[in-house]
Amino acid sequence: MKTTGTVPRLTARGVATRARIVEAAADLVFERGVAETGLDAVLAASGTSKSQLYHYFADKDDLVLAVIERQTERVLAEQEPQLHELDSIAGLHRWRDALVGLQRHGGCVGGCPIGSLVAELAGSDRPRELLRAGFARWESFLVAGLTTMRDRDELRPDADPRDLATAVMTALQGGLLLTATTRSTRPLELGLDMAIAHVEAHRLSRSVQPRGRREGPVDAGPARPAGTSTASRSG
Amino acid sequence: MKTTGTVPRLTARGVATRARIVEAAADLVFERGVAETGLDAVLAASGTSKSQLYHYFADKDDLVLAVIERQTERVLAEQEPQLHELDSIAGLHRWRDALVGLQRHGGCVGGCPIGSLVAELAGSDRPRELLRAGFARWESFLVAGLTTMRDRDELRPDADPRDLATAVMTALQGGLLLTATTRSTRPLELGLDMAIAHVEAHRLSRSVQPRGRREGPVDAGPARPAGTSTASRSG
DNA sequence: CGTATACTGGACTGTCAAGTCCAGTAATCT
DNA sequence: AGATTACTGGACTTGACAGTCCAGTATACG
Repeated sequence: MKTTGTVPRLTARGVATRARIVEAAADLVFERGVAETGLDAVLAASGTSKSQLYHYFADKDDLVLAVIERQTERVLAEQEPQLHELDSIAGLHRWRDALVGLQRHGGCVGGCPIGSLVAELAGSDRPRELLRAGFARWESFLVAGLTTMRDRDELRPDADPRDLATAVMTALQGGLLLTATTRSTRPLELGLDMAIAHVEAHRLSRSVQPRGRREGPVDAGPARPAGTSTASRSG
Repeated sequence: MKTTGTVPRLTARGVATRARIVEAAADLVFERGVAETGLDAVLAASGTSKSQLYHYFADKDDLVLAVIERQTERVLAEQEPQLHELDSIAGLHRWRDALVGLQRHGGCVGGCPIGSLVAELAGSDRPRELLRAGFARWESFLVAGLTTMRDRDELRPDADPRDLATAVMTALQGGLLLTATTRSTRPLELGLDMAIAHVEAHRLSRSVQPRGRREGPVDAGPARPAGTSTASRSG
Protein backbone atom coordinates (compact mmCIF):
# COMPACT_ATOMS: atom_id res chain seq x y z
CA MET A 1 0.00 0.00 0.00
CA LYS A 2 2.51 2.58 -1.04
CA THR A 3 1.25 6.11 -1.21
CA THR A 4 3.21 8.14 -3.65
CA GLY A 5 4.96 5.71 -5.90
CA THR A 6 8.65 6.21 -6.51
CA VAL A 7 10.04 7.40 -3.21
CA PRO A 8 13.77 6.72 -3.40
CA ARG A 9 14.56 5.13 -0.04
CA LEU A 10 13.15 6.46 3.18
CA THR A 11 15.37 6.95 6.22
CA ALA A 12 14.02 6.67 9.75
CA ARG A 13 14.10 10.41 10.05
CA GLY A 14 12.59 10.67 6.61
CA VAL A 15 9.50 8.65 7.43
CA ALA A 16 9.09 10.63 10.64
CA THR A 17 9.17 13.96 8.82
CA ARG A 18 6.84 12.71 6.15
CA ALA A 19 4.44 11.45 8.77
CA ARG A 20 4.54 14.74 10.62
CA ILE A 21 3.58 16.57 7.43
CA VAL A 22 0.70 14.24 6.64
CA GLU A 23 -0.53 14.40 10.21
CA ALA A 24 -0.59 18.18 10.27
CA ALA A 25 -2.15 18.33 6.82
CA ALA A 26 -4.86 15.89 7.86
CA ASP A 27 -5.73 18.03 10.88
CA LEU A 28 -5.91 21.22 8.89
CA VAL A 29 -7.80 19.71 5.98
CA PHE A 30 -10.37 18.29 8.35
CA GLU A 31 -11.10 21.61 9.98
CA ARG A 32 -10.69 23.92 7.00
CA GLY A 33 -11.14 21.84 3.87
CA VAL A 34 -8.61 21.13 1.14
CA ALA A 35 -8.81 24.39 -0.77
CA GLU A 36 -8.65 26.49 2.38
CA THR A 37 -5.57 24.71 3.63
CA GLY A 38 -2.40 26.39 2.43
CA LEU A 39 0.86 24.53 2.32
CA ASP A 40 2.45 27.24 4.42
CA ALA A 41 -0.01 26.44 7.19
CA VAL A 42 0.89 22.77 6.95
CA LEU A 43 4.55 23.68 7.13
CA ALA A 44 4.05 25.86 10.18
CA ALA A 45 1.91 23.26 11.95
CA SER A 46 4.36 20.47 11.29
CA GLY A 47 7.52 22.47 11.85
CA THR A 48 8.90 21.73 8.42
CA SER A 49 9.78 23.73 5.32
CA LYS A 50 8.87 23.94 1.67
CA SER A 51 11.77 21.86 0.45
CA GLN A 52 10.94 19.07 2.85
CA LEU A 53 7.36 18.94 1.68
CA TYR A 54 8.39 18.83 -1.95
CA HIS A 55 11.00 16.25 -1.12
CA TYR A 56 8.29 13.81 -0.04
CA PHE A 57 5.41 14.84 -2.26
CA ALA A 58 5.20 15.70 -5.92
CA ASP A 59 2.72 18.51 -5.32
CA LYS A 60 -0.28 19.44 -3.26
CA ASP A 61 -2.50 16.90 -4.97
CA ASP A 62 -0.07 14.19 -4.02
CA LEU A 63 -0.16 15.32 -0.41
CA VAL A 64 -3.96 15.33 -0.48
CA LEU A 65 -3.90 11.71 -1.61
CA ALA A 66 -1.83 10.83 1.43
CA VAL A 67 -4.23 12.80 3.61
CA ILE A 68 -7.21 10.81 2.34
CA GLU A 69 -5.48 7.57 3.26
CA ARG A 70 -4.49 8.91 6.63
CA GLN A 71 -8.03 10.07 7.38
CA THR A 72 -9.33 6.65 6.49
CA GLU A 73 -6.93 5.10 8.96
CA ARG A 74 -7.97 7.56 11.63
CA VAL A 75 -11.68 6.99 11.15
CA LEU A 76 -11.29 3.24 11.35
CA ALA A 77 -8.94 3.47 14.32
CA GLU A 78 -11.42 5.65 16.18
CA GLN A 79 -14.07 2.94 15.92
CA GLU A 80 -11.67 0.05 16.30
CA PRO A 81 -13.28 -1.50 19.37
CA GLN A 82 -16.81 -1.48 17.95
CA LEU A 83 -15.92 -2.29 14.37
CA HIS A 84 -15.22 -5.94 14.99
CA GLU A 85 -18.42 -6.55 16.89
CA LEU A 86 -20.95 -5.63 14.25
CA ASP A 87 -22.27 -9.19 14.16
CA SER A 88 -25.27 -8.59 16.39
CA ILE A 89 -27.99 -6.01 16.89
CA ALA A 90 -26.47 -5.19 20.24
CA GLY A 91 -23.09 -4.67 18.62
CA LEU A 92 -24.64 -2.34 16.06
CA HIS A 93 -26.18 -0.38 18.87
CA ARG A 94 -22.84 -0.03 20.63
CA TRP A 95 -21.31 1.16 17.37
CA ARG A 96 -24.12 3.67 16.94
CA ASP A 97 -23.63 5.01 20.44
CA ALA A 98 -19.90 5.30 19.91
CA LEU A 99 -20.36 7.29 16.70
CA VAL A 100 -22.90 9.59 18.28
CA GLY A 101 -20.60 10.06 21.25
CA LEU A 102 -17.69 10.96 19.02
CA GLN A 103 -19.76 13.56 17.22
CA ARG A 104 -21.04 15.10 20.40
CA HIS A 105 -17.57 15.10 21.88
CA GLY A 106 -16.29 16.95 18.84
CA GLY A 107 -19.05 19.54 18.99
CA CYS A 108 -20.77 18.16 15.88
CA VAL A 109 -18.22 19.98 13.78
CA GLY A 110 -16.71 18.73 10.56
CA GLY A 111 -18.89 15.72 9.92
CA CYS A 112 -17.21 12.66 8.49
CA PRO A 113 -13.47 13.09 7.86
CA ILE A 114 -13.83 11.11 4.65
CA GLY A 115 -17.29 12.22 3.61
CA SER A 116 -16.46 15.88 3.95
CA LEU A 117 -13.80 15.48 1.27
CA VAL A 118 -16.18 14.06 -1.31
CA ALA A 119 -17.70 17.30 -2.54
CA GLU A 120 -14.32 18.89 -2.97
CA LEU A 121 -12.43 15.95 -4.46
CA ALA A 122 -14.85 13.56 -6.14
CA GLY A 123 -14.46 15.51 -9.35
CA SER A 124 -11.02 14.05 -10.00
CA ASP A 125 -10.41 10.37 -10.58
CA ARG A 126 -7.49 9.53 -8.31
CA PRO A 127 -8.91 11.12 -5.16
CA ARG A 128 -12.36 9.73 -5.82
CA GLU A 129 -10.95 6.25 -6.14
CA LEU A 130 -9.25 6.62 -2.77
CA LEU A 131 -12.42 7.93 -1.17
CA ARG A 132 -14.37 5.05 -2.64
CA ALA A 133 -11.80 2.64 -1.27
CA GLY A 134 -12.04 4.25 2.15
CA PHE A 135 -15.79 3.86 2.26
CA ALA A 136 -15.46 0.30 0.98
CA ARG A 137 -13.08 -0.59 3.80
CA TRP A 138 -15.43 0.92 6.34
CA GLU A 139 -18.38 -0.87 4.82
CA SER A 140 -16.53 -4.15 4.77
CA PHE A 141 -16.75 -4.37 8.55
CA LEU A 142 -20.51 -4.09 8.27
CA VAL A 143 -20.59 -6.69 5.53
CA ALA A 144 -18.52 -9.03 7.70
CA GLY A 145 -20.78 -8.61 10.71
CA LEU A 146 -23.98 -8.97 8.74
CA THR A 147 -22.67 -12.01 6.92
CA THR A 148 -21.86 -13.62 10.24
CA MET A 149 -25.39 -12.90 11.42
CA ARG A 150 -26.86 -14.48 8.34
CA ASP A 151 -24.63 -17.52 8.64
CA ARG A 152 -25.88 -17.87 12.20
CA ASP A 153 -29.43 -17.85 10.83
CA GLU A 154 -30.17 -14.62 12.59
CA LEU A 155 -30.92 -12.97 9.27
CA ARG A 156 -33.09 -14.29 6.51
CA PRO A 157 -31.15 -16.20 3.86
CA ASP A 158 -32.27 -13.78 1.17
CA ALA A 159 -30.98 -10.74 3.08
CA ASP A 160 -27.99 -9.39 1.16
CA PRO A 161 -25.27 -8.26 3.59
CA ARG A 162 -23.71 -6.01 0.96
CA ASP A 163 -26.89 -4.16 0.20
CA LEU A 164 -27.74 -3.86 3.86
CA ALA A 165 -24.28 -2.52 4.61
CA THR A 166 -24.54 0.06 1.83
CA ALA A 167 -27.90 1.19 3.16
CA VAL A 168 -26.45 1.58 6.64
CA MET A 169 -23.60 3.63 5.18
CA THR A 170 -26.01 6.02 3.51
CA ALA A 171 -27.79 6.67 6.80
CA LEU A 172 -24.43 7.12 8.50
CA GLN A 173 -23.03 9.56 5.96
CA GLY A 174 -26.24 11.50 5.64
CA GLY A 175 -26.57 11.57 9.39
CA LEU A 176 -23.08 12.98 9.76
CA LEU A 177 -23.70 15.58 7.06
CA LEU A 178 -26.92 16.79 8.62
CA THR A 179 -25.37 16.66 12.05
CA ALA A 180 -22.63 18.98 10.89
CA THR A 181 -25.24 21.28 9.38
CA THR A 182 -27.54 21.45 12.38
CA ARG A 183 -24.84 21.08 15.02
CA SER A 184 -27.05 18.49 16.62
CA THR A 185 -26.49 14.75 16.89
CA ARG A 186 -30.17 14.15 16.32
CA PRO A 187 -30.03 13.41 12.57
CA LEU A 188 -27.21 10.94 13.11
CA GLU A 189 -29.17 9.23 15.85
CA LEU A 190 -32.33 8.99 13.79
CA GLY A 191 -30.48 7.83 10.71
CA LEU A 192 -28.57 5.09 12.47
CA ASP A 193 -31.62 3.97 14.41
CA MET A 194 -33.45 3.63 11.15
CA ALA A 195 -30.57 1.67 9.67
CA ILE A 196 -30.42 -0.73 12.60
CA ALA A 197 -34.17 -1.17 12.48
CA HIS A 198 -33.75 -1.98 8.82
CA VAL A 199 -31.32 -4.75 9.69
CA GLU A 200 -33.71 -5.99 12.37
CA ALA A 201 -36.48 -6.11 9.80
CA HIS A 202 -34.44 -8.75 8.00
CA ARG A 203 -34.19 -11.03 11.00
CA LEU A 204 -35.54 -14.54 10.88
CA SER A 205 -38.77 -14.51 12.87
CA ARG A 206 -37.70 -17.20 15.36
CA SER A 207 -33.96 -17.24 15.03
CA VAL A 208 -31.68 -19.54 17.00
CA GLN A 209 -30.12 -16.74 19.07
CA PRO A 210 -26.82 -18.43 20.14
CA ARG A 211 -26.49 -16.41 23.33
CA GLY A 212 -29.37 -14.97 25.26
CA ARG A 213 -29.88 -11.60 23.62
CA ARG A 214 -33.04 -9.62 24.07
CA GLU A 215 -34.12 -7.18 21.39
CA GLY A 216 -36.97 -4.82 20.61
CA PRO A 217 -39.92 -5.41 18.30
CA VAL A 218 -39.26 -6.59 14.77
CA ASP A 219 -40.90 -3.62 13.13
CA ALA A 220 -38.62 -1.21 14.92
CA GLY A 221 -40.94 1.69 15.68
CA PRO A 222 -39.89 4.73 17.70
CA ALA A 223 -39.12 2.44 20.63
CA ARG A 224 -35.72 3.99 21.13
CA PRO A 225 -36.59 7.67 21.36
CA ALA A 226 -33.22 8.79 19.99
CA GLY A 227 -30.91 8.89 22.95
CA THR A 228 -29.67 5.88 24.85
CA SER A 229 -26.64 6.60 26.92
CA THR A 230 -26.66 9.98 25.28
CA ALA A 231 -28.22 13.30 26.10
CA SER A 232 -29.27 14.51 22.63
CA ARG A 233 -29.70 18.20 22.26
CA SER A 234 -31.72 18.85 19.17
CA GLY A 235 -31.38 22.04 17.11
CA MET B 1 -36.92 36.72 2.13
CA LYS B 2 -34.44 39.35 1.04
CA THR B 3 -30.99 38.14 0.23
CA THR B 4 -28.44 40.79 0.83
CA GLY B 5 -30.11 43.38 2.96
CA THR B 6 -29.70 47.00 1.89
CA VAL B 7 -29.90 46.96 -1.86
CA PRO B 8 -30.84 50.53 -2.83
CA ARG B 9 -33.58 50.11 -5.39
CA LEU B 10 -33.37 47.55 -8.14
CA THR B 11 -34.18 48.49 -11.72
CA ALA B 12 -35.61 45.92 -14.14
CA ARG B 13 -32.24 45.68 -15.80
CA GLY B 14 -30.63 45.54 -12.38
CA VAL B 15 -32.53 42.46 -11.23
CA ALA B 16 -31.81 40.79 -14.55
CA THR B 17 -28.07 41.37 -14.25
CA ARG B 18 -28.07 40.28 -10.65
CA ALA B 19 -29.95 37.13 -11.56
CA ARG B 20 -27.55 36.35 -14.39
CA ILE B 21 -24.64 36.56 -11.98
CA VAL B 22 -26.24 34.32 -9.39
CA GLU B 23 -27.27 31.84 -12.04
CA ALA B 24 -23.78 31.55 -13.47
CA ALA B 25 -22.25 31.39 -10.01
CA ALA B 26 -24.65 28.62 -8.99
CA ASP B 27 -23.67 26.57 -12.03
CA LEU B 28 -19.97 26.98 -11.46
CA VAL B 29 -20.16 26.40 -7.72
CA PHE B 30 -22.09 23.21 -8.28
CA GLU B 31 -19.54 21.75 -10.64
CA ARG B 32 -16.35 23.12 -9.10
CA GLY B 33 -17.08 23.97 -5.50
CA VAL B 34 -17.00 27.37 -3.83
CA ALA B 35 -13.27 27.73 -3.34
CA GLU B 36 -12.49 26.58 -6.87
CA THR B 37 -14.85 29.08 -8.38
CA GLY B 38 -13.14 32.37 -9.13
CA LEU B 39 -15.12 35.54 -9.54
CA ASP B 40 -13.52 36.08 -12.92
CA ALA B 41 -15.03 32.80 -14.08
CA VAL B 42 -18.44 33.93 -12.84
CA LEU B 43 -18.02 37.19 -14.70
CA ALA B 44 -17.03 35.46 -17.91
CA ALA B 45 -19.89 32.97 -17.69
CA SER B 46 -22.48 35.64 -16.99
CA GLY B 47 -21.09 38.24 -19.37
CA THR B 48 -20.70 40.84 -16.67
CA SER B 49 -17.83 42.72 -15.11
CA LYS B 50 -16.24 43.24 -11.72
CA SER B 51 -17.98 46.48 -10.98
CA GLN B 52 -21.37 44.94 -11.68
CA LEU B 53 -20.71 42.09 -9.33
CA TYR B 54 -19.58 44.41 -6.57
CA HIS B 55 -22.53 46.64 -7.28
CA TYR B 56 -24.94 43.88 -6.31
CA PHE B 57 -22.91 41.97 -3.74
CA ALA B 58 -20.76 43.10 -0.86
CA ASP B 59 -18.14 40.45 -1.48
CA LYS B 60 -17.73 36.84 -2.51
CA ASP B 61 -19.27 35.56 0.72
CA ASP B 62 -22.36 37.58 0.01
CA LEU B 63 -22.61 36.09 -3.45
CA VAL B 64 -22.22 32.62 -2.00
CA LEU B 65 -25.17 33.29 0.28
CA ALA B 66 -27.28 34.11 -2.75
CA VAL B 67 -26.03 30.97 -4.45
CA ILE B 68 -27.13 28.80 -1.54
CA GLU B 69 -30.63 30.22 -1.75
CA ARG B 70 -30.71 29.79 -5.50
CA GLN B 71 -29.59 26.19 -5.25
CA THR B 72 -32.32 25.50 -2.74
CA GLU B 73 -34.87 26.89 -5.16
CA ARG B 74 -33.46 24.79 -7.96
CA VAL B 75 -33.47 21.58 -5.98
CA LEU B 76 -37.06 22.05 -4.91
CA ALA B 77 -38.15 23.10 -8.39
CA GLU B 78 -36.58 19.98 -9.86
CA GLN B 79 -38.75 17.78 -7.65
CA GLU B 80 -41.79 20.02 -7.79
CA PRO B 81 -44.20 17.46 -9.25
CA GLN B 82 -43.33 14.74 -6.74
CA LEU B 83 -42.85 16.93 -3.71
CA HIS B 84 -46.52 17.54 -3.14
CA GLU B 85 -47.48 13.89 -3.34
CA LEU B 86 -45.42 12.50 -0.51
CA ASP B 87 -48.55 11.51 1.37
CA SER B 88 -48.55 7.86 0.35
CA ILE B 89 -46.08 5.04 -0.02
CA ALA B 90 -46.70 5.12 -3.75
CA GLY B 91 -45.93 8.83 -3.80
CA LEU B 92 -42.70 8.24 -1.92
CA HIS B 93 -41.75 5.64 -4.49
CA ARG B 94 -42.40 8.05 -7.33
CA TRP B 95 -40.25 10.62 -5.57
CA ARG B 96 -37.50 8.07 -5.10
CA ASP B 97 -37.59 7.12 -8.77
CA ALA B 98 -37.48 10.76 -9.80
CA LEU B 99 -34.43 11.43 -7.65
CA VAL B 100 -32.63 8.36 -8.92
CA GLY B 101 -33.50 9.35 -12.45
CA LEU B 102 -32.12 12.84 -11.97
CA GLN B 103 -28.87 11.46 -10.65
CA ARG B 104 -28.47 9.00 -13.47
CA HIS B 105 -29.36 11.65 -16.01
CA GLY B 106 -26.64 13.88 -14.57
CA GLY B 107 -24.04 11.12 -14.64
CA CYS B 108 -24.04 10.78 -10.86
CA VAL B 109 -21.81 13.83 -10.67
CA GLY B 110 -21.93 16.48 -8.01
CA GLY B 111 -24.27 14.88 -5.54
CA CYS B 112 -26.74 17.14 -3.79
CA PRO B 113 -26.46 20.81 -4.80
CA ILE B 114 -27.07 21.78 -1.19
CA GLY B 115 -25.36 18.91 0.55
CA SER B 116 -22.16 19.36 -1.40
CA LEU B 117 -21.81 22.84 0.06
CA VAL B 118 -21.96 21.68 3.65
CA ALA B 119 -18.37 20.54 4.03
CA GLU B 120 -17.05 23.76 2.59
CA LEU B 121 -19.40 26.22 4.26
CA ALA B 122 -20.78 24.75 7.47
CA GLY B 123 -17.84 26.18 9.34
CA SER B 124 -19.28 29.71 9.20
CA ASP B 125 -22.53 30.69 10.82
CA ARG B 126 -24.40 32.58 8.12
CA PRO B 127 -23.96 30.02 5.36
CA ARG B 128 -24.66 27.15 7.72
CA GLU B 129 -27.91 28.75 8.77
CA LEU B 130 -28.96 29.04 5.14
CA LEU B 131 -28.03 25.44 4.44
CA ARG B 132 -29.98 24.34 7.49
CA ALA B 133 -32.97 26.34 6.28
CA GLY B 134 -32.70 24.75 2.85
CA PHE B 135 -32.75 21.25 4.28
CA ALA B 136 -35.61 22.24 6.56
CA ARG B 137 -37.68 23.44 3.63
CA TRP B 138 -37.00 20.23 1.77
CA GLU B 139 -37.80 18.15 4.81
CA SER B 140 -41.02 20.07 5.39
CA PHE B 141 -42.58 18.45 2.34
CA LEU B 142 -41.86 15.07 3.86
CA VAL B 143 -43.26 16.17 7.19
CA ALA B 144 -46.41 17.39 5.47
CA GLY B 145 -46.91 14.15 3.57
CA LEU B 146 -46.22 11.94 6.55
CA THR B 147 -48.50 14.00 8.75
CA THR B 148 -51.27 13.59 6.23
CA MET B 149 -50.70 9.86 6.25
CA ARG B 150 -50.91 9.74 10.00
CA ASP B 151 -54.05 11.85 10.05
CA ARG B 152 -55.55 9.37 7.62
CA ASP B 153 -54.70 6.60 10.08
CA GLU B 154 -52.28 5.08 7.63
CA LEU B 155 -49.47 5.54 10.12
CA ARG B 156 -49.46 4.63 13.77
CA PRO B 157 -50.45 7.51 16.02
CA ASP B 158 -47.11 7.34 17.83
CA ALA B 159 -45.14 7.67 14.59
CA ASP B 160 -43.46 11.08 14.64
CA PRO B 161 -43.57 12.63 11.15
CA ARG B 162 -40.68 14.95 11.97
CA ASP B 163 -38.37 12.18 13.11
CA LEU B 164 -39.36 10.02 10.18
CA ALA B 165 -38.71 12.87 7.78
CA THR B 166 -35.29 13.52 9.27
CA ALA B 167 -34.41 9.86 8.95
CA VAL B 168 -35.46 9.89 5.30
CA MET B 169 -33.30 12.95 4.75
CA THR B 170 -30.24 11.21 6.15
CA ALA B 171 -30.69 8.30 3.76
CA LEU B 172 -31.20 10.74 0.91
CA GLN B 173 -28.16 12.87 1.65
CA GLY B 174 -25.93 9.90 2.38
CA GLY B 175 -27.21 8.19 -0.73
CA LEU B 176 -26.37 11.20 -2.85
CA LEU B 177 -22.93 11.51 -1.30
CA LEU B 178 -22.06 7.87 -1.90
CA THR B 179 -23.59 8.03 -5.34
CA ALA B 180 -21.26 10.88 -6.22
CA THR B 181 -18.34 8.89 -4.84
CA THR B 182 -19.07 5.64 -6.62
CA ARG B 183 -20.64 7.16 -9.72
CA SER B 184 -23.43 4.67 -9.30
CA THR B 185 -27.03 5.29 -8.34
CA ARG B 186 -27.00 2.12 -6.26
CA PRO B 187 -26.35 3.70 -2.86
CA LEU B 188 -29.10 6.25 -3.42
CA GLU B 189 -31.51 3.49 -4.40
CA LEU B 190 -30.67 1.34 -1.40
CA GLY B 191 -30.78 4.28 0.98
CA LEU B 192 -34.14 5.55 -0.19
CA ASP B 193 -35.62 2.05 -0.31
CA MET B 194 -34.56 1.59 3.28
CA ALA B 195 -36.10 4.93 4.20
CA ILE B 196 -39.41 4.11 2.55
CA ALA B 197 -39.43 0.69 4.19
CA HIS B 198 -38.87 2.51 7.46
CA VAL B 199 -41.98 4.56 6.85
CA GLU B 200 -43.89 1.43 5.92
CA ALA B 201 -42.81 -0.16 9.17
CA HIS B 202 -44.77 2.53 10.94
CA ARG B 203 -48.01 1.76 9.14
CA LEU B 204 -51.07 0.75 11.06
CA SER B 205 -51.44 -3.00 10.55
CA ARG B 206 -54.96 -2.81 9.11
CA SER B 207 -55.21 0.76 8.04
CA VAL B 208 -58.24 2.27 6.36
CA GLN B 209 -56.50 2.75 2.98
CA PRO B 210 -58.75 5.49 1.46
CA ARG B 211 -58.05 4.41 -2.10
CA GLY B 212 -57.20 0.89 -3.18
CA ARG B 213 -53.44 0.78 -2.85
CA ARG B 214 -51.49 -2.44 -2.78
CA GLU B 215 -48.17 -2.51 -0.98
CA GLY B 216 -45.43 -4.95 -0.10
CA PRO B 217 -44.91 -6.73 3.20
CA VAL B 218 -44.87 -4.65 6.38
CA ASP B 219 -41.36 -5.69 7.36
CA ALA B 220 -39.96 -4.31 4.13
CA GLY B 221 -37.46 -6.96 3.15
CA PRO B 222 -35.52 -6.91 -0.12
CA ALA B 223 -38.77 -7.17 -2.03
CA ARG B 224 -37.76 -4.31 -4.30
CA PRO B 225 -34.32 -5.48 -5.43
CA ALA B 226 -33.08 -1.93 -5.93
CA GLY B 227 -34.23 -0.97 -9.36
CA THR B 228 -37.82 -0.41 -10.34
CA SER B 229 -38.20 1.50 -13.52
CA THR B 230 -34.48 1.98 -13.37
CA ALA B 231 -31.58 0.02 -14.75
CA SER B 232 -29.13 0.29 -11.81
CA ARG B 233 -25.53 -0.09 -12.77
CA SER B 234 -23.57 -0.85 -9.63
CA GLY B 235 -19.95 0.13 -9.23
C1' DC C 1 -35.58 68.24 -20.61
C1' DG C 2 -32.42 67.94 -17.05
C1' DT C 3 -30.45 66.11 -13.04
C1' DA C 4 -29.90 62.64 -9.70
C1' DT C 5 -28.94 58.03 -9.28
C1' DA C 6 -28.77 53.34 -10.85
C1' DC C 7 -25.74 50.93 -13.59
C1' DT C 8 -21.53 49.52 -16.35
C1' DG C 9 -16.45 48.96 -18.20
C1' DG C 10 -11.99 47.82 -17.43
C1' DA C 11 -7.61 48.91 -15.67
C1' DC C 12 -5.23 48.72 -11.24
C1' DT C 13 -3.46 47.09 -6.53
C1' DG C 14 -2.16 44.12 -2.87
C1' DT C 15 -1.97 39.69 -1.08
C1' DC C 16 -1.29 35.11 -0.77
C1' DA C 17 -0.46 30.57 -2.40
C1' DA C 18 1.99 27.01 -5.26
C1' DG C 19 5.99 25.60 -6.84
C1' DT C 20 11.39 26.34 -7.88
C1' DC C 21 16.23 26.69 -6.77
C1' DC C 22 20.44 26.18 -4.72
C1' DA C 23 23.39 25.89 -1.09
C1' DG C 24 24.26 23.34 3.00
C1' DT C 25 23.91 19.39 6.54
C1' DA C 26 23.26 14.71 8.07
C1' DA C 27 22.96 9.87 7.20
C1' DT C 28 24.30 5.62 4.85
C1' DC C 29 27.39 2.30 2.72
C1' DT C 30 31.72 0.38 1.28
C1' DA D 1 37.33 7.66 6.22
C1' DG D 2 35.38 9.16 2.16
C1' DA D 3 32.01 9.35 -1.34
C1' DT D 4 27.32 9.03 -2.38
C1' DT D 5 22.80 10.06 -1.48
C1' DA D 6 19.09 11.39 1.65
C1' DC D 7 17.56 15.31 3.79
C1' DT D 8 16.88 20.33 5.18
C1' DG D 9 16.58 25.73 5.08
C1' DG D 10 14.83 29.63 3.24
C1' DA D 11 14.82 33.00 -0.34
C1' DC D 12 12.80 33.57 -4.83
C1' DT D 13 9.52 33.47 -8.96
C1' DT D 14 5.18 33.30 -10.89
C1' DG D 15 0.49 33.60 -11.23
C1' DA D 16 -4.17 33.88 -9.72
C1' DC D 17 -7.47 35.90 -7.11
C1' DA D 18 -10.37 39.23 -4.20
C1' DG D 19 -11.30 43.62 -3.96
C1' DT D 20 -10.74 48.95 -5.42
C1' DC D 21 -11.20 52.99 -8.27
C1' DC D 22 -12.82 56.19 -11.38
C1' DA D 23 -14.63 57.53 -15.51
C1' DG D 24 -18.54 56.90 -18.33
C1' DT D 25 -23.50 55.46 -19.82
C1' DA D 26 -28.30 54.43 -19.23
C1' DT D 27 -32.47 55.04 -16.72
C1' DA D 28 -36.01 56.98 -13.50
C1' DC D 29 -38.46 60.91 -12.17
C1' DG D 30 -39.68 65.70 -11.51
